[in-house]
Amino acid sequence: MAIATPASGSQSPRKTNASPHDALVASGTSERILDVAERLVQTRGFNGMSYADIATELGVTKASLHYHFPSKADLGVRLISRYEENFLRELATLDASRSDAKKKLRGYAHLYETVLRQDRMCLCGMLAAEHATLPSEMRARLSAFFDANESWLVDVLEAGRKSGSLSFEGPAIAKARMWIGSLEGAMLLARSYGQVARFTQVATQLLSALSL
Amino acid sequence: MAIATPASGSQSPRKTNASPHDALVASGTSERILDVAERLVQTRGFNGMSYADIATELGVTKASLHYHFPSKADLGVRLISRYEENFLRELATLDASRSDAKKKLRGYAHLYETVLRQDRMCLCGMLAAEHATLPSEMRARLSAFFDANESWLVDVLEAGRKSGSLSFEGPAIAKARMWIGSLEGAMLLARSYGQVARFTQVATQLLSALSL
DNA sequence: GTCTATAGGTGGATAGAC
DNA sequence: GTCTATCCACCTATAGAC
Repeated sequence: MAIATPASGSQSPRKTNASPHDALVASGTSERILDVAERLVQTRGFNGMSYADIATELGVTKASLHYHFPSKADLGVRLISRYEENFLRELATLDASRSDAKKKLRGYAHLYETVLRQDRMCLCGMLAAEHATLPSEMRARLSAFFDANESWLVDVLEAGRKSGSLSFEGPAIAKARMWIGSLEGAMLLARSYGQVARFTQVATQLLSALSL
Repeated sequence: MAIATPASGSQSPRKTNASPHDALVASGTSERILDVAERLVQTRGFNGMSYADIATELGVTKASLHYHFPSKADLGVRLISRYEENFLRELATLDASRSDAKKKLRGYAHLYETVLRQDRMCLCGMLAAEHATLPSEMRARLSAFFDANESWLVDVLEAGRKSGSLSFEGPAIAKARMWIGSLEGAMLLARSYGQVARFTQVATQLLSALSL
């Protein structure tokens, strides 16, 4: 349910992910670093967060962090990749539920809401704001994340319109972009007010705009 | 038309604004500093921009900047205040035009678009992302900006509904928040893709949702 | 009002011991 | 893998000459 939350997804030692210099040993430490870094970026931004912040929270030294993520750009790229993986996994779960389109969209908005309830901004929404200052490798990953969101939404919207469970005019991609932009923006504002309701109000309106 | 653009509003020497330590002499330098700082914050964020950046662009020293704005928080607060003043001035102009509600809303969206076309994010949208790292004086000003936007939109929306030129269900304040959130978010995404069309598509959809 | 000079802190990053 | 120690660039900010 939650997205890349320390308490949720993926921390116990596994051999699935390549981490320290692409060796096949994922120490678990890398994941803990990513967990903390992720939260810090979501709340303070990539520029508003430092190796020192992460190190202090984890009780290790900065040098240790550099062992796992030599440069901050490396860390940033892995943050986005992991976030996208987790997000796409959630979307796949929604697909597997075989709900109707409207329910899937509700679920989609709920993913954002879960992040917001942790007083966090969407990782990629935050990074989009800092876009101009990011290493180019991060920028590329960022677009990939939004492209993936867009294409998932397009599929759901078109299927919903075809089946008659959704009603809207114009190309699905326009609606998809409207959804992403509006949810990200609503999240941004809701968080700066500390009022989740400001987000849910927008999500509700987006949904009801697709009803007959 | 443009919002707080160096080329537009307000730079020639005047006695209206208090600037250096609230003396009654506005050197013009303060405004030039604000012009550069504003653009840098809009493109790189408050944390992504420094006194050194501004100084270099203006060909002065950092010490000179500190004379006009002793601390970065001072600079930030004045940036928001000026931005809000200029923005509200544009809204007043829209009001004075005595257009119908729909035209006013179109004008409202156009204000955002003008900023976006300069490859900038809305100053306050950018700062909203950095909210958690901002000095508290800046946070307060930030809310004031969005509150003012909200109340202007509420007035326009209610007048439009009463006159029959707009059609929507539910409280005007919900629609107002939807507008702000969606425009800010669409701007955020459009800018990170460098595609203004991503913004105008959303603005168009927001408008047509208010038609019969 | 603007400069030089500098203080004091923190940023990311590396070398080398353990 | 994690540590200590350190480098150097950059940050905000101030003192004091001009």
